[in-house]
Amino acid sequence: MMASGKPTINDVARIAGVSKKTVSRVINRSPLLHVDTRARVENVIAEMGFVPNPQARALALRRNFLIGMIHDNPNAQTVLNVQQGMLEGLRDTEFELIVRPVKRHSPQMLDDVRRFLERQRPHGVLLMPPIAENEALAELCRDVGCRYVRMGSAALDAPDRTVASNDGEVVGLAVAHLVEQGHRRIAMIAGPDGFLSAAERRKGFDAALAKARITLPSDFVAKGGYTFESGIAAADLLLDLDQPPTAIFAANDEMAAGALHAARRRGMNVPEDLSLIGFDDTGLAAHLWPPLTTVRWPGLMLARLGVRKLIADTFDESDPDDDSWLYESQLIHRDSVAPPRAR
Amino acid sequence: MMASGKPTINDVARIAGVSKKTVSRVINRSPLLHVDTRARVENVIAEMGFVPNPQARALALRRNFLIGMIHDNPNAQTVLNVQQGMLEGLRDTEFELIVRPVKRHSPQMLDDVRRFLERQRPHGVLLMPPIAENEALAELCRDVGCRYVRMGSAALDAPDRTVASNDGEVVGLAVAHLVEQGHRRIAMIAGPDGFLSAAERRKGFDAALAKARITLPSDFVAKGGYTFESGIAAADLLLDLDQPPTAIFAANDEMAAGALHAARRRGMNVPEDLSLIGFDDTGLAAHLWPPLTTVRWPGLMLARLGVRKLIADTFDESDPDDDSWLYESQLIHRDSVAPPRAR
DNA sequence: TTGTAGGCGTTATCAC
DNA sequence: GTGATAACGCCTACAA
Repeated sequence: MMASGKPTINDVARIAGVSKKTVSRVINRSPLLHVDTRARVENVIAEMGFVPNPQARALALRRNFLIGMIHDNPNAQTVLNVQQGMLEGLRDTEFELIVRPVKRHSPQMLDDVRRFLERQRPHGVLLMPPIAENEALAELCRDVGCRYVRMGSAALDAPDRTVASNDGEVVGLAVAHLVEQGHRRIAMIAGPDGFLSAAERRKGFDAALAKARITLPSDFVAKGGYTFESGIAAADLLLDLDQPPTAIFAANDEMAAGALHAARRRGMNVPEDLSLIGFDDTGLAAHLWPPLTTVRWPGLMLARLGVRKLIADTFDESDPDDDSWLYESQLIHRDSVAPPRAR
Repeated sequence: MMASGKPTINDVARIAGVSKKTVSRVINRSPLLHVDTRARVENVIAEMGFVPNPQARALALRRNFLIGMIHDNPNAQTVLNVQQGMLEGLRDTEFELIVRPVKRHSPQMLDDVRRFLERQRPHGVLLMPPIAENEALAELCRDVGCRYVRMGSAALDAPDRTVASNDGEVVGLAVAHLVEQGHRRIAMIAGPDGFLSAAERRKGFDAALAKARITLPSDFVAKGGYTFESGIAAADLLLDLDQPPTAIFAANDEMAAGALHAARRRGMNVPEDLSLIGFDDTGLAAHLWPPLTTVRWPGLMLARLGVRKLIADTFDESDPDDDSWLYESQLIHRDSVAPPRAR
């Protein structure tokens, strides 16, 4: 009767003179349908402005039209960047974004996520780094039958469940840039243990030094925790060395900002007294003084690709990008790198 | 039979030896229920690990267990801050957070939101500034029968639909701080027209100067667009004056960062040559050099309070904070303010 | 205080 | 190809 409220599938069926099921078939693009019937029903749908009720579909299908974002990333800019990419990928679809932060170290983390997945039954979830590296979490998703895609700094899973960047290679480019500028004493502020991104960036760093035939004492790599404060501490360590570095590569921008802070605090100028390269390019980098040369992590593009994979089965034609999973990070040149001061 | 899958309300009813409706009453905390019955049913629920299916409830109640965040705020840090506050307010409830960015200037913005609200039927939405100031949007929410709370820099609506900060007053404190340090030539980089936050901060600035009996030429207020770049431009304008200011208050941190950038570019040191105060304290401020003295906007607290208001009716006891709607911004002292250089 | 019948709007089953 | 009929799991009448 639709006297009040939106038209339902029943209204459409009645007016089009067909059964509910036929309307349902039109909505769901069933292939076995007479073209005329389809056209007629589609007309009625358009005329009435009928929109299927997501709640009813969710109940019947036992699956919601929601895409979840599961993350434990401490960097706000990174998180929002990914979120924006997801929203772009979801634009003009029937899907909505639902955000679910988790506590990486909580013993109930897996239980929390399981409850979330079983209750909300999202259509799929995107796992952000670093929690994406958690095998148990991926297994849980498979277990409850929830689609997932993992984001990482290298492939973590099957291609249709992976989107990744090539961190190692690009760090190589960054180091090569420093070498070209004449730096030999190049230090690194590494990320924390147990993070794939940290390991990949470290590997790229080591490989690049080896390629440039540079051998440095082991204390030229200081470990940080991906935080501003840990960047200060690590940089202090490095700059206190008898033979301090002339350039520092930090495994993320927060730590690079910390290094900048540490340098200024002891009266050093960047890039005159110390060159600096960060990683992420999450907004902070461009707003520091001097603007930070850094590697741009393609989180937005990765996220967009990731959600497209998650909802690929709802499209008629498969996306040409379906089997690709890699986006290149790239070196962004700003003003924190210069040749080392002649001594 | 629940052989597979989770137990349903039917299973609980059968095992507890009551009707579905009685179980439903227990779930929904109906007051007219025998204590014994309730206890018995609650035991069975606990034993079976029964959790009501949100999709079914959504269909029956015509309302989802989702809290929406509607925003068009350009500042990533601010957005994430609010998001975190919302998640804290939602923690351990049955509600989930759903994110909905909108395009402020798009002519279809209202249609987009209407479609979103009518389709997803969220339990309620939090409107972030600046879109929260849009009267048509609030009216739309009322129209489709969706709860909402507006965040602002001053009260925008009825108390149960408002959470706000006292920007004006705190800006007064910030200016007073500069005056105490001996500054007389105090400029402002104001926010863009049409933003309540910009207007409030500007009012606070003017009032504070008046109170200190300081009269300044009108070009001591430069208008910015809340962006880093606009901060640079505005600061350049101010610093090019014949009698440039010795201190600048910027209506947000992004513009303050831009001002810092502009100052450094012309070889000025902060705070020695120029004192600087920002507004927001969204992470950027503490990581700049020098760490920025700024006003902390209590977005996280406001958001937390906001969602509690949205879901207040699902609790037994009303929150004691129910009728409060104000959180105080506060001045955070860091290192970007010093007495003016003697001339 | 509790139970029965029916509905929320969609999809699945299985005939025709 | 198409259409009755029964789920999906919960809630709101209304009755008892």
